Amino acid sequence: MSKGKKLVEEITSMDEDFAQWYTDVVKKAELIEYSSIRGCMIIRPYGYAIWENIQKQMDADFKATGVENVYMPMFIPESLLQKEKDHVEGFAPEVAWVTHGGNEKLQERMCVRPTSETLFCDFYSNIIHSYRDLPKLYNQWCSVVRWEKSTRPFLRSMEFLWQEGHTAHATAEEAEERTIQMLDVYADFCERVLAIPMIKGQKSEKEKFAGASSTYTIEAMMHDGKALQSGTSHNFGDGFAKAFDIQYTDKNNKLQYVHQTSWGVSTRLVGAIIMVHGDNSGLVLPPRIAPIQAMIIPINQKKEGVLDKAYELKDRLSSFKVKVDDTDKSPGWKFSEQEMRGIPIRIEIGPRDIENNQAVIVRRDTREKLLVSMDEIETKVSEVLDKMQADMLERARSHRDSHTYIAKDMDEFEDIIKNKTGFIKAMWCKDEACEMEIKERTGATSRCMPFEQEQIDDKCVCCKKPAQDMVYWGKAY
RNA sequence: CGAGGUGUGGCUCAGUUUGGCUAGAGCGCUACGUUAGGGACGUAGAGGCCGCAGGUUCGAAUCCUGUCACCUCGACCA
Repeated sequence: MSKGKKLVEEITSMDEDFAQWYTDVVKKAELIEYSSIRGCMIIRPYGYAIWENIQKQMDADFKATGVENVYMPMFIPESLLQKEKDHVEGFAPEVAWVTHGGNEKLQERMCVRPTSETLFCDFYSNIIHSYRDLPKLYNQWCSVVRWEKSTRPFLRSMEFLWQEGHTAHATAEEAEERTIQMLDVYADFCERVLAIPMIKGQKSEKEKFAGASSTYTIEAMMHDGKALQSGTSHNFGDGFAKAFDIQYTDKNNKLQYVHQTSWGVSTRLVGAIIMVHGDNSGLVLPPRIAPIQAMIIPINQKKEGVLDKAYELKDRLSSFKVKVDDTDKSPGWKFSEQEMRGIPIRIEIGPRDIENNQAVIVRRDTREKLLVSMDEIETKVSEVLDKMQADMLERARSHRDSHTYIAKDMDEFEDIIKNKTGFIKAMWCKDEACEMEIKERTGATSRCMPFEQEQIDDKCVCCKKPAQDMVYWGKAY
């Protein structure tokens, strides 16, 4: 009986302390280890495998839209960073500077890239001459550095892994189309693969990216009701092109500026997976992203033939990512371990099963047990994984929807913030003063103006002047 | 970066208020044996310059100063 208790002691309950629960899961599932470098984490094999799966599948999505991968330098000379005014102002406070090469002081200091717009622009200004050179659809997978004040594994670290796509187009229309297209790629990926429903929308002027003419975002709700900006796509218009002089000759032999976009997602997505799907026993991974989809756990494995059966089963399931836990831990230990690491299903196989030509399949998310005949185990595993993937998305969606509220005035708004957790839908006049006031009074920020607008009211929730957009508000990570 | 909190074997902590024997416990780890359908048990063992650097003192895990890391809440961001 003390066994169940022990499990509870391992991970802090998420209802008791969500932040501590998150830290426990991240450590106990062996996703990361803290490093001796301030604000930087060591991504362990299991955590990195999740990122690799994201990379592999998302990279294919990018390439399907014509994107090619490149690699840019990790240093940016100060003069280059300075070229676009808003951009420097946004990033200067959080860049790391390299001032020396060996013992020699550098003529010009260089920062470690916090993002690579300036490098891509410099590059594009050299290689784009004609309308025939357009569009350029480049992406890079790399790490960037931002001198963050406070850090959390996957959610905010000083160095993080991401991808940044940078495109250049002949027209404003094309650039806008690409900006939205990539946002769709992200949202679709997150729903299909990560089982996380996203709200697509536009950021307010205040929240948009430094140097962008417009920023679009995908926002997800975590289990504690807080919002996580999970990916962004920016339309730069021709602002960077003018700052970096990226011009081409069009069909009429006229010089034109290009229109650019950039878009990125990061290892923060791993944090989203943890905080959307995890439970008090640990991580729960959607089957399509799990490095191990099924763990076969032999029962009484010392008994003649049991391990052989387990290995045999593994071979039969070779079309899935399957492992056998043949360590000499007790079965109970292995169950807990499999749950902690969020492995979607486990398959128990013991003497009793072997005798009856069956195995026990247990789903991680619902803990539902299924007695399955060996004759149909491949199809059953496949079915359970598909069902689990679909159910996880639906569960996340209904959690989000049931934690989304409507406010028509500030009393309602403040009441919701005080008594509930989640998103608030409210109308906005688009005046930054109201945005600031709401933040001041409630701590909630504008998450986005969703593409799917609803006419909740015709007056701004804050100032009562005519409303322009419905906005999702919430407390954010 | 502002306010608060915590740093003692791998983990969770006791000991710090009131300085004083060889720094403890549980879990984990290693070996052997017995076990096995929800974190098994026995026996034997290994493992700690008490976050780090200074200082006070005959004597510091304990007092003082500084510093670093982590956690919570703000400000900032993917």
